[in-house]
Amino acid sequence: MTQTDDKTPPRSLIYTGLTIEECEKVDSLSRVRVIPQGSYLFHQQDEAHSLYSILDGVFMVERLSVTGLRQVMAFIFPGNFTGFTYDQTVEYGVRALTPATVAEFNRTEFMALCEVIPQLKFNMDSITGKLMIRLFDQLFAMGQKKAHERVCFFLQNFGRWQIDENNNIDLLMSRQDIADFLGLKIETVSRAFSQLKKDGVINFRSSNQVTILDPARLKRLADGI
Amino acid sequence: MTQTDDKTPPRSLIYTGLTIEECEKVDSLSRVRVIPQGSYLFHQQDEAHSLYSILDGVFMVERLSVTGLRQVMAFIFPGNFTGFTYDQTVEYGVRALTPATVAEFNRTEFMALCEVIPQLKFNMDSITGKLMIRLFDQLFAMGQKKAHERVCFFLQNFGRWQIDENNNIDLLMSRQDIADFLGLKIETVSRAFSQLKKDGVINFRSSNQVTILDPARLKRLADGI
DNA sequence: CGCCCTATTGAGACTTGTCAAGTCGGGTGG
DNA sequence: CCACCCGACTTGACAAGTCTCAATAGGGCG
Repeated sequence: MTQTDDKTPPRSLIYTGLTIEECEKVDSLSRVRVIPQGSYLFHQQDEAHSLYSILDGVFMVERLSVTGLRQVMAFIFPGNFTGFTYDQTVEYGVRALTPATVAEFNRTEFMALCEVIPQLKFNMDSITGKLMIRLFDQLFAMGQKKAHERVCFFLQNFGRWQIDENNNIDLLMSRQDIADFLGLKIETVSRAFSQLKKDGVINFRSSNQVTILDPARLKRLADGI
Repeated sequence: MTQTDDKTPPRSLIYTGLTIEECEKVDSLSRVRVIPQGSYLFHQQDEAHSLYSILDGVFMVERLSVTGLRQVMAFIFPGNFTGFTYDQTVEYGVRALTPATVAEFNRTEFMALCEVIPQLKFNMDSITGKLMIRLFDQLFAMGQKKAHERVCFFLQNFGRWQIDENNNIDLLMSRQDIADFLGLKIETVSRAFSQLKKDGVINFRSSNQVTILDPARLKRLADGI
């Protein structure tokens, strides 16, 4: 069972270990917002006034350079939290890959509540920590792995959230998004997919629906073995 | 003026904004340790029982895979802090590039003190945040930049701490370390250095001492412009 | 059905990696 | 003090991987 299999949105990770009263305190600070598919929750360089808990939908974290290049930093899912920053402005943009809903918190208010409820602070740290490990893994993949291994790494990671009982994955993003996530060109991603299909590791039901035929082999490839 | 220019080791970032009494409380928890050049402060997979404030010396953060590949995640300097983790074991190793001294804290005690001194917690978050931004930049570099641009990116970043008034940088690490940091092969790094020298951007006083001849050009290259 | 957008495929260029030889410099021992 | 040795770095030639550019295929929608 993955989180996205549940009909009800998963309870955000920030609520872990909180009492009912504490959860209500947190809730009372939040305002639910609906985000249309394809639009931004916030842009890179926006004022950092809010934090967001993802209730439903999938988002993509991206970073742009002055030269117009884009690096996709992560894909994030319901239950996760975003908007962290250590500056006046956020260093990345977050965009909805699906229609989505989020709970929006005023940054200052939320921080203040963290002082009152240490467990809430702890949960935030834990989320940050997981994000960090993710970044480590991605950095490793980009530095050390070949194109087809990176593509497997992507499928492995994205699949962890998106996969159903038949090993089908809905790719919610474009090939360009995947390429920018992996530091590859769109054609290279496409070729890697084709090769993996030819090798019987995956199959396509449609251009955006992959079936993992050989999960063990996929994992080995993702790990560079 | 960079931190490493000072004769006295820079006061650790964790002390920012603390009262004298609070600083003393923090100090009372710490135990100074001397780390010989080349040895590890801790290894990947070690039990995460300590946190470290770097008093003197330069360290390298590395992550190994089961296949024996290595990704260098960062180079860290006096005033910085390491040992963060969100698990029972640390996900990375930290190795001294120079003879070094650190202040070691018991993780549990330090965390407890963070509860008592909110500013201390805030400082920790701020350090984590800066680390995160660094990781973002590095991820971007590895995903989007060419070999010679990455080498410039490295010089730009490492130089920020290491450079003296004559634009000389002491490379404290081997070419292999640089290569593993940038996701390149040692020969590629070497060729990039040679080309940058031929182009008059840098010069070598010795194999480990670079002079930045054209900082503006170096920056442009590092930014991929 | 035709259009448009995205994805795939192919051919060739370019970048980076691989392997091997050569150079440099520091340290050791004669 | 010099010769040698060793490791680290550099350079060269070639192979492999990835990118670029261009053409083709496929799916969704009017």
